[in-house]
Amino acid sequence: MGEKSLQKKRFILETARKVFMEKGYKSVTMKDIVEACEISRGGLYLYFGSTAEIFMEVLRMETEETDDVFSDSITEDATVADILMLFLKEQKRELLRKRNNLTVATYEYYFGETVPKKDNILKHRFDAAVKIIEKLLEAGVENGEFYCEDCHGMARNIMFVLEGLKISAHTVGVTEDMVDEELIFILRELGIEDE
Amino acid sequence: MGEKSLQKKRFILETARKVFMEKGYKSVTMKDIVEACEISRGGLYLYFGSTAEIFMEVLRMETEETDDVFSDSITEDATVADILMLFLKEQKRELLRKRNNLTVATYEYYFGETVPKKDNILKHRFDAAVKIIEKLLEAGVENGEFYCEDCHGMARNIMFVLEGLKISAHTVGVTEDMVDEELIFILRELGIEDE
Amino acid sequence: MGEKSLQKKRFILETARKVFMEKGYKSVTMKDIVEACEISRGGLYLYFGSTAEIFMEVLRMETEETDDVFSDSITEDATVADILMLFLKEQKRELLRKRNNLTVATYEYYFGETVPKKDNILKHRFDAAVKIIEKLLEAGVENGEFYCEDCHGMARNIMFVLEGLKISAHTVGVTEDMVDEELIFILRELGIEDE
Amino acid sequence: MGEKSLQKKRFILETARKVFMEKGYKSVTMKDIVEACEISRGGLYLYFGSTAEIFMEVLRMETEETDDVFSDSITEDATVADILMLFLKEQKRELLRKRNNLTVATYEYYFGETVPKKDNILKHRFDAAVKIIEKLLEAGVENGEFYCEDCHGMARNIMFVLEGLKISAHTVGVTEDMVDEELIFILRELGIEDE
DNA sequence: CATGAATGAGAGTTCATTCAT
DNA sequence: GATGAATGAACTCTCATTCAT
Repeated sequence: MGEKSLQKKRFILETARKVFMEKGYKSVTMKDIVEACEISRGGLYLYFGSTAEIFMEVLRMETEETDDVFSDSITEDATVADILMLFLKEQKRELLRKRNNLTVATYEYYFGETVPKKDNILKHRFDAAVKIIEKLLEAGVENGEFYCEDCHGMARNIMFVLEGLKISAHTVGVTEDMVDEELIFILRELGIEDE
Repeated sequence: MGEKSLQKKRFILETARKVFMEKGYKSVTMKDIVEACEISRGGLYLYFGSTAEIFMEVLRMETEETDDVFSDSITEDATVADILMLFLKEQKRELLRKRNNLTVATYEYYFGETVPKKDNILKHRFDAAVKIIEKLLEAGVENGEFYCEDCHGMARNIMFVLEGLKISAHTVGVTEDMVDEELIFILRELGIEDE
Repeated sequence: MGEKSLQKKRFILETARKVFMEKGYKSVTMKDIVEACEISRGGLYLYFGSTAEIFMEVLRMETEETDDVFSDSITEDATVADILMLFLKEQKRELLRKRNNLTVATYEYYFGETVPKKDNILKHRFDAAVKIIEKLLEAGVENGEFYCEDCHGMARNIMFVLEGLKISAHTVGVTEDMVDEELIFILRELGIEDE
Repeated sequence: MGEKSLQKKRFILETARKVFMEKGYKSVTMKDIVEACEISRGGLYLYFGSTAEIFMEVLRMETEETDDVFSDSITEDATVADILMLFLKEQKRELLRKRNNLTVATYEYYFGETVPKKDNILKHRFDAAVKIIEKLLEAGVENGEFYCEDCHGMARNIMFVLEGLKISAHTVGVTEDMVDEELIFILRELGIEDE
């Protein structure tokens, strides 16, 4: 595949991403993507064979970018608590953004496909996040910023709460206040009183 | 609609329930339900106009039954910690049951429909569960079984963790060990050491 | 068929008539009539086997009633011109009444069915009307109220114009002014200047 | 849509036209047209979304062609009476042609749809015809071929009579004799004795 | 007589996928 | 590579008609 083809592939993925954000995963048809991309029906099939294939690639793209953002915030010069707060605020922002959000599509995708554990990007993301938070907590405990008996347990707990908030945001609905209360609860357990 | 019709309606709902457990919500067609029920195409439309309508009713049925189970366990003669453990074990059992489980269908349904808050059965369930756990925690604190500063916050935290585990079970996958670790973490925060 | 059945039959016909006025002939289903009558599906089939059958009967009823109205106006004590004017005014009223009008249904019915000439109620009505007008014109000519060389031709001409206006009312639309102009044209040919 | 598509579109319209002539408008389904065209179900939807859309286009085609015929006969070298006779004979031919005739379909279409006056092709046709006849009559009066006091009224009268004959042809039925009698009556009013 | 549940045929419509150009 | 016309399968939904009660 030439340079030009690669460019087109990327264009399709970026356009499809918007479609998935708009309509979730299951409702999106090849036709939707063809129309959004303004290419021919046959043209799309030259690059991708199904919406599943497209979505998988979109998710891969997404993950690469997100990872970058993650490391960015960590390499910054700040106290451990600051970094944790930054991370939680970013999560909150994501949570409350109803549109422009691949959450629903991602869930719908994983509901349907039985993805082998190895290739499960979501799993990788989750585990990576737990690890980072754990490191953060340990660092915080070390320099006396936090109190935390079982940092690994706490890190996982935080991630599951965030996961719970994320899904709730798209089912029962969550307000900013609800998210704040939850985050404050977590921080208090770490011995941090929110500003 | 006579007695006989009511029976048939219930039969359809029960059959549809199995279909939703098998295939989720979005992929289920009226045809699927017709075939599962072994009735005629038009016959189904006599009772329900769409899969959305059917699913809503299935969920209502489900909720009524669940509520009963809930109250049953509470009226039993047991220590507060016992009841809490019972509840968490039930949740764990549900979590790990991949099949025979309406979770995925329910999520898929709520992703698509914008249900008014008042009619949001999921919301009712969640809020009810939080309230019950809160009461339980307060009772436990009162008689010295638990330690817990902010019972309301803790109750909500527990529910979000469970919600997070539930969705994770259908995306990244959770093992029994993972659930156990999480529950133990929670109990330890309440000052209970698991057996 | 007992007295009670006859009453029910008449009730169905009267209700069906309203339905036909509302929706024309072709779009009306047995279901529509069943629902309008608020009787059972099977019940309707005890009396009528199809919408065609029902419509035919409705038309028969209609014709009997109309005939009565016709003779009424003629037995009245009035000048010939008065009677003609009365007839034309009645026709105009009918023409402009968009709702409460079986015209469309009747046309639709006759378009589809190939009714044997003998049973063609519409044909009977038309011929009867021509004859009456002809008689009227002859009477008018006799006593010097009109001028008219070929009364039979004129009578037919009037009826075709009315027929043309009637169909136009439901296709291109006619205003009251248009009808008036047309009627005045006819009357002028008869040597009558409208008031 | 390329040249080839245009050709296919025309092919569909011409085929559909035959179907409409055969079965009227209301009874024609997309399936009927698909089968007549011997194309696939989805193929038809590529070009038209409903029978209404197809019929409208058929009517447009029809109108363009008819207009041409009209002007042709007028630009010919003939006396005014000749042209009028030609027009009436053409109308008569149309009237008596039971098959190969869009009349019924057109009426059925206009019964159902509420076409805005501006777009009402039938209205345009009618008004155009009235105007042409009027001009013809005026020309005939000018050179002494006819007698006619109110040319506009007479033109409209002629058109309504033709309209009346047309609808009657499909309801009560008209024979050639009946049409002839009617036309002779009209001509006699213009002071023309038919051959 | 009357009911209304049940059936199944049939119309509408949308898409994934192919293929000649 | 790219196009977009074409196909056919699959789904939704509505009714005429029957039949056990």
